[in-house]
Amino acid sequence: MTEFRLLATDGLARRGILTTAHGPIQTPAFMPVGTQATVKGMLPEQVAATGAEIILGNTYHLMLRPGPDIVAGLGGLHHFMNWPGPILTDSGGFQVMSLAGLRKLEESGVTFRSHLDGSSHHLTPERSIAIQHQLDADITMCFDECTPWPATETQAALSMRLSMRWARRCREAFINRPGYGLFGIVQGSIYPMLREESADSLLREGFDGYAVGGLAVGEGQELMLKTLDATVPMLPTNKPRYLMGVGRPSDIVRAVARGIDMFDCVMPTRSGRTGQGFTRRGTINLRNARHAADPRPLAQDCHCPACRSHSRAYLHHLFKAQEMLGPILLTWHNLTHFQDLMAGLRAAITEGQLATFIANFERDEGEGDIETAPNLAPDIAINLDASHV
RNA sequence: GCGACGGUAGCUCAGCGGUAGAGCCCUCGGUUGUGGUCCGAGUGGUCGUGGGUUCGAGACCCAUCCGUCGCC
Repeated sequence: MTEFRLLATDGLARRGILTTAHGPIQTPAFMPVGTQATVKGMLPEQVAATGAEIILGNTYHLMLRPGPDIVAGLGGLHHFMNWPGPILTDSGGFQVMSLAGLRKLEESGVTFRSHLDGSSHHLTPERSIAIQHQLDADITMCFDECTPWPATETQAALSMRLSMRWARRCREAFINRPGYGLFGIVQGSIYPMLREESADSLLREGFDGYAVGGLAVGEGQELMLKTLDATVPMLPTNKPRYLMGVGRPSDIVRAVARGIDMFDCVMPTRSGRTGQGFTRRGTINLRNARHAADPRPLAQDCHCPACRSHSRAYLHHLFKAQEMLGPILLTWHNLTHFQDLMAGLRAAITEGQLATFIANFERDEGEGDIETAPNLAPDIAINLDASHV
């Protein structure tokens, strides 16, 4: 059992605390993705310094390498990777979709052909839960099928009902311990009737939290938000709600306004590795030639090391030269940016100012990046140059 | 000096009689429970130079320049 306490609400948005065996999580929360027992390019203490309180691991990837026995033998995922805080593990359900070409789906479970060595691995609801126990996940996710997009209503219903049968098996296989929770996952694609049926089905079993899965898979933000509008009200108010795999800052802000408490997404980390930086005014591609001589920091008001100590020109150079410090610095910045956004959302909900916060957020994003250094006085420009030589 | 091989996009090269191509680079776009990926679009060439043969030459012939290697 994990414990969830609501501290404040503002409209449908909620401010809460989720307490786990390895510590509390302030919600709404963004969880950086650390698939292979690492948030790529970041030391655990650096991840924590960005404000993250919980990270993700992945059952499928850790099952293949290094294997659950090795992780368990080294004291679980927390000890293995030296992340003392809470960890949520994805069950492998996303890989049922993303690795569709490498697996066979049956009622009992899914047989994967390893992308590493071609070996065969049968993942069932029971085995996924057992592995997540071995990993010592604070939050275990039900093994499901992330329904691909697009899906007809018939396909979505078959997929969702399979996930619901699996959810029951996960519930039975999960060993209840204080501070450890099991989350169910609502499926049903974009069809409100199926989402309702799925939520009902999960509520009968009873979970420590409820995830909304199968979104942000190509349907677009408008359909995703419509689906949330139809789904979130069917979930209990006294348990956390987790929108899986989402998203961009604007997705997160709008989902928080609809009552979502938890998010995870590869966006800040993957984008950080490929040169896309997030700012209040939208994204900036640091590989673009226009940054080659720009002395300004990526974001003027950001407190991360990339913005405090380095110019856009330097970050641009690192990416063009394929130096590893580029992805490290930009991942650091992006994670900081996402965590700052979450802190802002939490404060706004507490103060009952979410509408104002969102209005400001959308105004800033609408302005876009400023193309050239804005009317710097010569002496200020020189100072900026000097600080980056 | 002689001989062989080579000179086609910024780079590495394919094309050897019929509308000049690929990969990389470069300029951009995409990436939503992560295979450090991957996908997509675009810029870019008087085919070393000068003649010739041919309806048509990057390709065949002659000359010439440059490069690499080998031999005197």
